[in-house]
Amino acid sequence: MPYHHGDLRRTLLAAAADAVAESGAAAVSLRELARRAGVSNAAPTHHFGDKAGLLTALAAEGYGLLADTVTRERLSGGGIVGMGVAYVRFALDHPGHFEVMFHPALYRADDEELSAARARAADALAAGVTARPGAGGGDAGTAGVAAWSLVHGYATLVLAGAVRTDDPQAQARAIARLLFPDDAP
Amino acid sequence: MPYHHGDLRRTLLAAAADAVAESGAAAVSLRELARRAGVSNAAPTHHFGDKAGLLTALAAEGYGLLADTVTRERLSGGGIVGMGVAYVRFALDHPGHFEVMFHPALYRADDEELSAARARAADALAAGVTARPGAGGGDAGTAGVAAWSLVHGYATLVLAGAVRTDDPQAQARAIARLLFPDDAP
DNA sequence: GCGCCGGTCTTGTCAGTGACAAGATATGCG
DNA sequence: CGCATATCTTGTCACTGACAAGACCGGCGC
Repeated sequence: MPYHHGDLRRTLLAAAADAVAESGAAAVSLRELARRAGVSNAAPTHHFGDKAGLLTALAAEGYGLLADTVTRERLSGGGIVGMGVAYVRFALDHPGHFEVMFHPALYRADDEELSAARARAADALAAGVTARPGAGGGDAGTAGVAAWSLVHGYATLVLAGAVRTDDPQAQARAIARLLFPDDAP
Repeated sequence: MPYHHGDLRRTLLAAAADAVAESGAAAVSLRELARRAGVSNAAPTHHFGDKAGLLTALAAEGYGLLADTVTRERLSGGGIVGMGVAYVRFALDHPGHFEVMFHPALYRADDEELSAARARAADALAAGVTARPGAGGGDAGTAGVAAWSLVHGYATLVLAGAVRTDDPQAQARAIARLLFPDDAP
C-alpha cells in the first residue's frame, strides 16, 4: 500500500454516495469511509475539511450529474415528459447524491462550486419547461413548479419505499403525461 | 424540580420535532433533548429505548396527524385539491415529523403503532382519490400516485428551500388544479 | 398506617465519532 | 540533488449513543 492513495478524493466521494444511499447521511462516518479506502481517519479532512465539506462536494457532483442527464435528454428531443423521466432516472441511479442535494442542512449551501452546479441544473430544467409546446395556456412558472414537484415527489416516494413498482420509469412517464398530455413524443 | 418529570415522553417528542425541523435528524442528540427537558442523559432511553425508538414514535405521531388533517379536509368537502393543500399544510406545519416520516432508515418501519398510523393515513388519502368526480378517465392508481407525488414533491421542495413563495398554500392549490382541473370547489 | 412493587429517573461507564494539532512522508519542480 | 508543497499519519479532546446498576417515587394490597 503506497503512502499516497492516488485518488482519495474520488474514492471517498464514491464511498460516501454508496453509504448515504444505503443507510442515510446520518449513518455515514468519516472514519468508516477512511477505513474502506484504507487510509487513516484524518485523511479525509485534508480533502474536505469536515463532514459538511464532503457532503457539499457530493451535492455539487450530484447537481452536475443532474444537469448533464437532463440536458442530454432535452437535446435528444425527449420533451418535458422525457426530461421528467430523466430526472426520476437520475434520482434512482444516484440515490446518495439525491438524498444529500435536497437536505441543505447537511452541507454548505453557499459553496461556490455547488452554487454553479446547481445553477446549471436549474437552467437545464427551466429550458425544458419554457420550451414545451402548449406553453401558451397558463402560467409558465406555475407549470414549472408543478412539473418539478411531480417528478421530485415521485422519485422521493419511490426511494422512501412509499411507492412500489416494477418499472419506475414507465410509471414516471405515465404520471408526467397526466400533467402534460400535449407533450409531443 | 420533582424527581418525576410527569410528561417526559410528550416533552421529548415535541423537542425532537423542533430540533429535527431546525437542524435535521442527524443533528439531533438524545443528550441535548434530555438537557432541554431538564433530565439526565439516560432518561429518554427508558421511554424510547434508543434513538431509533424516539424517531419511530415521532413518525407514528406524524402519520396520525397527517391522517387527521387529511380526513378533516375530506369530510369538509375540500375535494382532492383541498386534500392536497391540506397535505402541504401538514408538511409545512410539522416539518420535523414530515422529515422523519419519509426516511425509513431513521426508524423501525415494522413498529406496530407506526404501521397502524401509516395505514390510517394511506386510507385517508386513498379515499380522496377514488371519490373524486372525474374518476372515470384513466387509471385511478396512476392518478393517485400522481396526486401524491405532486403534493409531496411540492412540500419537500418548499421545505428544502428549493422553491420560494409567500403563500405556499395558494401555490399548492394552483399546481393541484393543473393536475385536477375538474375538481369541484 | 405500612410495606413493597413496578415504573421512572440518575450516575457511571464504554466504544465510536468529528474535529483539530503536530508531525512524517512522498511528489514535483527548480 | 534539494526543497517547497501536497498528502497522509498519529495523537488528542469533547461529545454522542448505548447500556448496566442502582436510587427514588407513587400507588397497591393488607
